[in-house]
Amino acid sequence: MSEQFTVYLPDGATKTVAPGETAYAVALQISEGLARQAVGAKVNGQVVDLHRPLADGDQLQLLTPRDPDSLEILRHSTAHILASAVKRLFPSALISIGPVVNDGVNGFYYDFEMEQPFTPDDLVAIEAEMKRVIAEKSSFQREPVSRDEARRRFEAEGEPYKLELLDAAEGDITIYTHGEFNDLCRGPHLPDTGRVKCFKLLSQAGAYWRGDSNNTMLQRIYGTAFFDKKELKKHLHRLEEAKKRDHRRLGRELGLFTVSEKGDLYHDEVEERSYFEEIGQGLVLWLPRGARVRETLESFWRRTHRQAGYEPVFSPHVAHADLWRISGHLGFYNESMYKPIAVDDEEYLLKPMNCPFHVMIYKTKAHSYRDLPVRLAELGTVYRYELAGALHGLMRVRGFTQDDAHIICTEASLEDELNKVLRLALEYLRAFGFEGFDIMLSTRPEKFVGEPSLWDRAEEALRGSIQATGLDYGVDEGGGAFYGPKIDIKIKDAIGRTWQCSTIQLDFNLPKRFQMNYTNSDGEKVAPILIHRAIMGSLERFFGILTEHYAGDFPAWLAPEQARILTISERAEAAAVSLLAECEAHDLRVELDNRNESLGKKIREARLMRVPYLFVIGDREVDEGTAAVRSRQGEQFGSLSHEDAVAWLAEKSLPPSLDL
RNA sequence: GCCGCAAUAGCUCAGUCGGUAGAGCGCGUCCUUGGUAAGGACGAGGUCACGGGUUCAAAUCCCGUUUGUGGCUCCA
Repeated sequence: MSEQFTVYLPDGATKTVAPGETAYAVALQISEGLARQAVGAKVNGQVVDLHRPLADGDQLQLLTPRDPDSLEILRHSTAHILASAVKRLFPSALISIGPVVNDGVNGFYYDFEMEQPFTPDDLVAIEAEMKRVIAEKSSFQREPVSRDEARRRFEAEGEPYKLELLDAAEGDITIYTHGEFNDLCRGPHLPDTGRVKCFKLLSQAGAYWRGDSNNTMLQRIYGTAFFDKKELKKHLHRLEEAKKRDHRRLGRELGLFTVSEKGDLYHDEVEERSYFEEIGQGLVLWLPRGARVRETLESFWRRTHRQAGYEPVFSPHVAHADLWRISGHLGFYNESMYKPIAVDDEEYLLKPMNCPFHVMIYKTKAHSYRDLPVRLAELGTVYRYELAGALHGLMRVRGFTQDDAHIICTEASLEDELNKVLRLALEYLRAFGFEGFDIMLSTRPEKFVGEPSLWDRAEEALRGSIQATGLDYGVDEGGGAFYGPKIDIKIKDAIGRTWQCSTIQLDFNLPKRFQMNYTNSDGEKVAPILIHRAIMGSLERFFGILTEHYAGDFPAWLAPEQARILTISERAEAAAVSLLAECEAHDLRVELDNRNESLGKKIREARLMRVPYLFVIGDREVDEGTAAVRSRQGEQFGSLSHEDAVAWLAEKSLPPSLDL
């Protein structure tokens, strides 16, 4: 009674296997090479081990290193190998959890409870031990067990974290074993440890058990793994590249900004304390060259927003505590606000957001449905008490400027407004060369304010506006804020990292709290809909992202210095000075290097400062009344008369125009 | 805020076993007047983050503080 199973391959082919046979057997049937290569299988859409028995009628896809799912299997298995190596070298280490991560790191980590944190030397030793585990080629054994059995085993091994995970685990319990190492794990894994060819441990850091700061601090090791040595190399190179692009480094080298520079001043013996010459954590100083970029960004922003029908406004940095009481910030945002400032007998607070001010601007007069929508825009500097450990260059600061705007509209015009906002946001971002977008729609959470029917209509309007762009999007069900649904846009930079910048949020709460209204066509006063939106998010952060995106090579329209005039000898000075004056008269950001240095040195320095264009003037050019034009990359544009050079640079420096 | 790591000249960094500091770049002066990524010489510049302790002696060892940094957390 040897009955046979039929399984279906992705190309529609069928294979016949005996009961109990595995995906591996099917791979062998197809070719030995495939069997050698296969790392796992997808059965009826679910990723499983290569050695999982098949059932009749299964849809089978063999996973080779080329499949994206394979990488996850590889990395997860490498995490297990890491854990087993750590247990060998540090028997007292307690294992906890070791998942694959795709966010930024592109690898995996494993958390351990350790008596001592790992040192860099430990990482080297662990890597060496991992190589031994790999050389052993132990097979990964999957073992379905009962909860009691699993409990008994991890109790015997003295692994409290595993017991805790067991309690939290849903569904069937499986244990994966390779060599002497057992781990509670859903799998799947590689056939054996020998399949891991190239991996690297990257870093070590503390991390709380289950991400809760009330729990024990565990020691986390990050690593990554690839099937192909070249891929690993490329990845490490990318990490290096990212380091080279680090905006903190470029910010210093290019003289763009500085964050909370500290200098020691003196120690006061009487007061018994030291005074530090510093601004304060997370506060940014824009240096002249960075400020020029910011100015350009700001005027670009103003121009596009006027064009898009926004009214620029300004609001103060502080406001009476009552305003924040009415807005509700004192209740739900208190932890992120700077402590109050005493003014007479009253309390004032530094603004963490601009919304209450824009609401107050709206409320300075009565509105009719005829004059909606009102679009108020402001580059508003806000202050938020971010945790000290979270601060990072310009990416996470405590004082930053939002490109904030609030649109107050009727429900009838909501969809139209959302379409416009989204279109503006995408056009604006594309102007900087951002092409990839991750769009996420977040819907009603469990705790919310407002009418469910309004939420539904609003979510539909948001969805409709995304669909109008033709771009893909994800939905974070229940991920909206309590006051309204939202759209977030993440941009992909030049090396593929994603950054969340733009957000479009509906607010059903503030209009109610501030009793905002307008008169509708029936003469009734009704509440408008409030849309919060930001495109760059924070100017500081956006500037940091741009710096890394361009790797410091700002396009000419943004560059702090669009061209530099280089003299070859003193004889060129007069001509250079006159060209400089002509450039400045045309509002071009141009500087003159007439130092007593060689041309080679001047070019080198101009390139290091990433000046897009160089105008070289020597005897020849003086005679001709020209300048020799080249780019920072070395492209030659020939000799242009001063007039032509200015016009040429002006054209190269034109800001992008948006199709709104 | 929590855990690890770090702090030496404006910048990047060296400094062995504890014996009061070095390099390159930058900066200043002078020479050189040059042709597309570094011309040469000389010089100035540091309470080794801050405070305390151990020691005959501390940049170095210990403790605390500050700041930075890698994570965690948070991110209306």
